[in-house]
Amino acid sequence: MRIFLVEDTRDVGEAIVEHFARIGHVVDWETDGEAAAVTLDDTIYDLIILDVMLPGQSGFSILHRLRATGSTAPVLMLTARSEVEDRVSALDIGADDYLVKPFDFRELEARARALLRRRHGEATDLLECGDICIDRSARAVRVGQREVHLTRREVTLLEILASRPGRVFSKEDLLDQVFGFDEEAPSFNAVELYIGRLRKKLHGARAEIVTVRGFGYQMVPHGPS
Amino acid sequence: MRIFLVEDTRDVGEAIVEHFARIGHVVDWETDGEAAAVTLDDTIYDLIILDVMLPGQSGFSILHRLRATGSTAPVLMLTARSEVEDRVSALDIGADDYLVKPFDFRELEARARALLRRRHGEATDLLECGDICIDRSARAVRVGQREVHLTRREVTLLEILASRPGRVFSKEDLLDQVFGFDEEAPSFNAVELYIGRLRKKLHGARAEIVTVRGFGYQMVPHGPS
DNA sequence: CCGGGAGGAGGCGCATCCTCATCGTTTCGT
DNA sequence: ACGAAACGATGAGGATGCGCCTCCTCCCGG
Repeated sequence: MRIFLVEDTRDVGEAIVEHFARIGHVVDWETDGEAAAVTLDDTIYDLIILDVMLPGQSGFSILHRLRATGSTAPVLMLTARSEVEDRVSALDIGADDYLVKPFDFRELEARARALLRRRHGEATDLLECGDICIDRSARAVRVGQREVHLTRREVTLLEILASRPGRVFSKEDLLDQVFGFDEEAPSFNAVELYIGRLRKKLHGARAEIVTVRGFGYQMVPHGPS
Repeated sequence: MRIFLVEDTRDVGEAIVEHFARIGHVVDWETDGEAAAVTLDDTIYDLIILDVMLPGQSGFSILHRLRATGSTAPVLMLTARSEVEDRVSALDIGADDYLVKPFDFRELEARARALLRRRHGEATDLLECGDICIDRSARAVRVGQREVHLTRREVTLLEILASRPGRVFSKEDLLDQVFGFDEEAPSFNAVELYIGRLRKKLHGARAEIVTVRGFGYQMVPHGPS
């Protein structure tokens, strides 16, 4: 992991660098606030450890600038002052944690671990078939770049078909999945109706709903032509 | 946001519940360690605040069990002991932060905010969508330069919607997040009502709440027009 | 005692759903 | 090869569920 340390006290800085190096991290160390801000403009780190009192620019100011540019990198502040107001404002500007000097090294290490561990990306659940793209969480469907408005049943049906392209679903399967079993299900004709609407709305896409006469329907993606 | 509090001291518990309720969060409060562990087995929270000293089961033990089941929910430990060893081991078991009693309420609130924020991958307390700007710590909302007065529930609802623009939230989702599960929740009608009020108050903003019939609501930012 | 927030009741209007009826198409039997 | 029957596509229109809005009540804090 890449760690960026901004700390003007020599002893403390050296100790931290050495400590993290020993457990396998890469630490870039900067002593000047101004220079640190510049480095942060174009380098991405997994963790930033920031002293508040600095020559050039305060830690608060660096943090502020960092967040203003949209960075979400975890930041751990080091502060000598222990007043509640300072600590609160550090957290509110966007620090993820802070530590009051003097601190125990084991504690710094533990907190750093907690922050590094916490990095996790968010999985998007997109379902794609040909150039049809279904965003399940937004209940939105796109064909290429074009947004297509689908109703609830339409999306549900498309979702089922697109989840297993090539697989043939009987009308009964589809009815069962779109409506519950218990419910008084509508006629097969309803399925045909929705298939029709979907075909119309998805016209021109690089995938289509193919009728398998006597069996049901299937999604078939294909190249442009 | 949904918060789970495990704390056996009556005064402290009541104070925390009330405090967070005032700023629009839902707090479920449990005094017994054993019971808390059971609740956590099948309920998901945005934040868990955990006292170390508890009847039934210690906070450490609850945390351990929680992490063993794969939960990544943010956990804030409350401890009377301030020895470094304890604090370090709390963090290593998987706590995200801790606070030593007695603590300042503003600090608890700030730390809780930081954890809740981080859970959603955001770095700042400012939440923006189109030209709507929500200051979570101040519970204030601006549209462009104009200050808009929103009630507690309104802010909470807007916060949820704006935190994931484009994502569709069902009325049930929204009810669950604004109120707890166990509480006697109001009807879906309430959600529609608040949506209506929000729309009125946010009129003219470069983002709007769109109805996705049959599914729920979503925030959609858009350019001026 | 008053003002504002919360939320229930119920009516209105429309998008969505589904049935019915009709028309086109494929697949057979002869 | 021809016609009939089964199957699927499509269009029209009625029913209704869903969402929105307008009162109105209750409750809490000042």
